[in-house]
Amino acid sequence: MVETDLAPGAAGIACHEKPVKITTMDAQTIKVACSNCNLRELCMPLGLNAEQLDKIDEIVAVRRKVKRGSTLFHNGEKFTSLYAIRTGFFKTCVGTDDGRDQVTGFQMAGEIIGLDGIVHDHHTCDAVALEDAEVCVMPFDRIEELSREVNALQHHVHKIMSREIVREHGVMLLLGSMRAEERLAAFLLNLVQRLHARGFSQSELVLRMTREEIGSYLGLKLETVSRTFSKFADDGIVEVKQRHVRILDTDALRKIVNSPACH
Amino acid sequence: MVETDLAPGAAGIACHEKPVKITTMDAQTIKVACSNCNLRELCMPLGLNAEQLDKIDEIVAVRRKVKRGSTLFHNGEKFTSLYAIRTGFFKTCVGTDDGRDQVTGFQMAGEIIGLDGIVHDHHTCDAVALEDAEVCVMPFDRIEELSREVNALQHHVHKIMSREIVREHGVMLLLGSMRAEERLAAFLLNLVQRLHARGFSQSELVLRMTREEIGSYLGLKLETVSRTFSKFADDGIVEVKQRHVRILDTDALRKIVNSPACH
DNA sequence: CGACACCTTGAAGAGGTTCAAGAAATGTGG
DNA sequence: CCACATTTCTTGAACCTCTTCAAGGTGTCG
Repeated sequence: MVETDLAPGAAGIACHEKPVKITTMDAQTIKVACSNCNLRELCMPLGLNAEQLDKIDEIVAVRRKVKRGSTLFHNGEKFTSLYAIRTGFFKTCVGTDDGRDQVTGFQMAGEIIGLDGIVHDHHTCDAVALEDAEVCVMPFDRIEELSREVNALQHHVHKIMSREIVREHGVMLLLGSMRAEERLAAFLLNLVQRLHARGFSQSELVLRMTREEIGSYLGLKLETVSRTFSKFADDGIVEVKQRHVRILDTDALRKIVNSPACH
Repeated sequence: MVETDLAPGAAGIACHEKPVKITTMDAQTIKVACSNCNLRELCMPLGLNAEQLDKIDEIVAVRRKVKRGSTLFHNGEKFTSLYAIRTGFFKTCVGTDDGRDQVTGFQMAGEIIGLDGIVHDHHTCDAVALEDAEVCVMPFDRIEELSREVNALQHHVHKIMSREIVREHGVMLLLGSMRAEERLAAFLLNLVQRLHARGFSQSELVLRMTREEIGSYLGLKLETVSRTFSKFADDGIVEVKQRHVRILDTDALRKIVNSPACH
């Protein structure tokens, strides 16, 4: 609902396997090679020949580890690269002058972050790791260079950006017209759906973010998020134990999202 | 605040002058040529040489007129082209199964619509003309083809998409964390700012949309929009006569947007 | 000029927020 | 490994903003 399905070969661009340790480099950044990454199907265009794959291999400059709680990039920082998430979980958020901030998305393995930086050559949001993470660093000038040669890559980049635009349309719909229960139901359905596409359970998940972060994303206060979780639990729709959530009745969640605003 | 400044040469791609009438074609679609369009500075990459300009000239297949109230494209329709608005005013909106819909943006001359269609090769929203309009039709495969040859065009396309992503971040912030007065103030400031960049007044504007459409965009009911306009008028911040709005105190509007949630 | 769409305003009501307190989990340092 | 500090989560009660429902006014177009 909120975010589109993860079509195969759709989420990212390139993710690299076979790490090659280079002792003289910063321990945070490790040079890598890529073409047999286990996330490849998640994040590369399909149907490439060997030569094209080799070229795309060259996109990823390095991998970088990001500790839980620290930022991959932050508002105002010079834009140089897009990042493909290999492992871990991120949030992105924008802030106002007066201290408010708004979580604009949660990103997981195989997804791409950093697109916001292209327009002004500087990032306009923060990307914060919600758990220890590792990303593939893809210098954007390399991406542009290569996508002039490999048509499939060019189109893939366009699709990634378009997908993000469509995802945000969904969030606007959620924020603009749904009530608390609908928002949380849509949020949960979206999360399990994306996790399921990565081989995790359809019904069980561990939230990587706090109630406050969920609230920020959904335009609600953390107390409302907590209360809504409790209501879902009372209704037998989910089991909630802190950040562990088990969905008992997926259809009930779907009905909540699609209910024609009954009141 | 909500939408970024209109950097010169940033909004669109190509807009064509010198219409060439072709009598055998649909009256709605007119073949055109382009390079001296008066909107060029708004919507083309800068610093191109003559040869490159000629190439970009070839992007625009036709112009198309869209009558007030009719759609340029609609949800589910096959995606083929991006559209540069030459004249007129559009809204884009997404809908749910259960009949709700959400205005995701208002677009004016020099801006590009249709980016949502790239991911799934079909549009996922409606684009409706709020007044008689004319757009330049730019087949997307031509854009991809040419942007492989003209680096500036390639980067320009990326910037347009990134700009849209950043704009939507702003809307999410608005919907997720602002109260009614803040939302309307931000909306008005954004509109005049964009109109001003097109040579219109900084303080006077004619709303092309209804209260209900404003409300949908801002996540408010039309009554709330109306009441908030009245409150601004009472406070001497604006003069409102139906769709004619005169801003008397821009700073007051700015303060409302940036007020640290005082209550 | 009448029909229709759009806008304004009032009053009552609901959903979500705010404030507050306490419980549960997590992390830290001894 | 345990005790303590800190963060996170839950729940209650009062309050407030925005919505809902309703009526009447204004503008526009055939």
